[in-house]
Amino acid sequence: MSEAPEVKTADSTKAAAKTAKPSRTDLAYREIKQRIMGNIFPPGLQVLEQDLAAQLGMSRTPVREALIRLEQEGLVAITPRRGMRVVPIAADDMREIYEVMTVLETRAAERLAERKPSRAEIQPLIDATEDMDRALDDGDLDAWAKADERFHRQLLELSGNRRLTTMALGIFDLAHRTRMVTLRMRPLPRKSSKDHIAVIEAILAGDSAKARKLHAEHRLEAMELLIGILERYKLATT
Amino acid sequence: MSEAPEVKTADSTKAAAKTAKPSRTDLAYREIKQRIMGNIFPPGLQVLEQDLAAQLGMSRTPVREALIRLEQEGLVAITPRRGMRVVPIAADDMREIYEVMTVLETRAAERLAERKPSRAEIQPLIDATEDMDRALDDGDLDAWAKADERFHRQLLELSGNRRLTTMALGIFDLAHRTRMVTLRMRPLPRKSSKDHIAVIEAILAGDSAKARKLHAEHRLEAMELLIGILERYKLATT
DNA sequence: CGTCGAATTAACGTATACATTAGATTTCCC
DNA sequence: GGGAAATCTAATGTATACGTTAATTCGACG
Repeated sequence: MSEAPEVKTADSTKAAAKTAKPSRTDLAYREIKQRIMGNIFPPGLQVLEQDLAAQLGMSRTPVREALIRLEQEGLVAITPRRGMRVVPIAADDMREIYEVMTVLETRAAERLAERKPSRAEIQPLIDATEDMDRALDDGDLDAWAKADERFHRQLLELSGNRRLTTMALGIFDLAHRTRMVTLRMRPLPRKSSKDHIAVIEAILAGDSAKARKLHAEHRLEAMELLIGILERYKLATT
Repeated sequence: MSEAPEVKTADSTKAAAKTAKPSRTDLAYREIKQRIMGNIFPPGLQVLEQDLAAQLGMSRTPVREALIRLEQEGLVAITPRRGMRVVPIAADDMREIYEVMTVLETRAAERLAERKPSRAEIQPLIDATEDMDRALDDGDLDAWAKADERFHRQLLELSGNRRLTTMALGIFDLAHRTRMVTLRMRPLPRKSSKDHIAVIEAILAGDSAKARKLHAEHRLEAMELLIGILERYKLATT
């Protein structure tokens, strides 16, 4: 039930404009996305544009524009007469999503290894991994999830290919809810940090083939675990 | 100069709704995209929302909504006071784009091989490849480009992962203009169809590792050729 | 009692209106 | 004549208005 309290969205677009006053469209985008990812708007929920506008204290226009963005990211579907609908993700969809995520992230790891980065450069990866262990020791699953996410996001950002990073982060967000929901239905993720360490070592060694292989396996395992839970508990719509 | 006369866009979204009357937003989206891909709106061109609306015979509202979609696809940038701008793509950007395209398409080939499809199933790939040869014999480069595109699109669609297909097609569109522009600046693409045949054979044999390797190499070569041209002719903005 | 159809309602798609504000222009001063 | 400030213009961002049309309700009929 309980989910990580704060949700960081990938925020691929200019919605993350620095200090310039954000437009209402941006505000709507961020707010709605946060509600979806934080499960305040659970999968399957339908909300009318007008209600949304009223809730956000603005007119329908910026709400619509935000919804178009969210629709393209795959988080909502706009259905003619019943407003936006938070898209439920079935096991099959999730498999597709994980597959794309895996292929992109794996390429990021490979690419990073090819670059033979300095230890300092990949320190964020090390930190995140250590935080994962610490969180597990503390029995704080939410903190673990956050640290794990941080590792994967950092890996992407270090890849050096912006387009790849943006796309992968977008997909990553789609899997967020499902990861959170299944977090407490799975055995303790002891192995994850070991996997991360192995990937980090391969990267440091500049062994791109190994980094690729290890990361692909890591993601594949995560996927199978997650899909297994979805199917077992028939969490058809997440 | 001359470009393939008809431009098929990936049309990832519901813009391609069957027979239902398309909304003005959809019409605007398609029309603008087509103009960009057909180079009627060349890279760097800026057009005001109002002008666009006037040109398309509709109000600004649907135009804006279409532009939001196009912005997210990476085809245009919306700049505060000067309307939409057709994004020019520098060599570095193109490298990133090709890399993502490669990784996604390669996974598609691998995936298809894993499925060990029947010959009938992959007949479209064979047909497209044969058309490429025929076009080359006829000296019809535009026809060649079309057949080549067909091969790559078909490959994605046969992959069986919709999400992957959609994303890859979206990226594919970004590279369209550049491919067309460089089409006549490069040596005759004799090797392409041979590469395709090799990939097809690996797929038929169910040798996914080989299919992956071959396809990755094929795309990598194409990228290097294309990037080379971009840099040599300083086609900074395409 | 159930089914089909007309009237009603309401949500959207689109157009229009309007305030805001970035750029451009002009004017004024040195 | 040159530069800076004030003014003006115009394009956007957002709100509002409105016609269309799908869903729903109600009623007539079988």
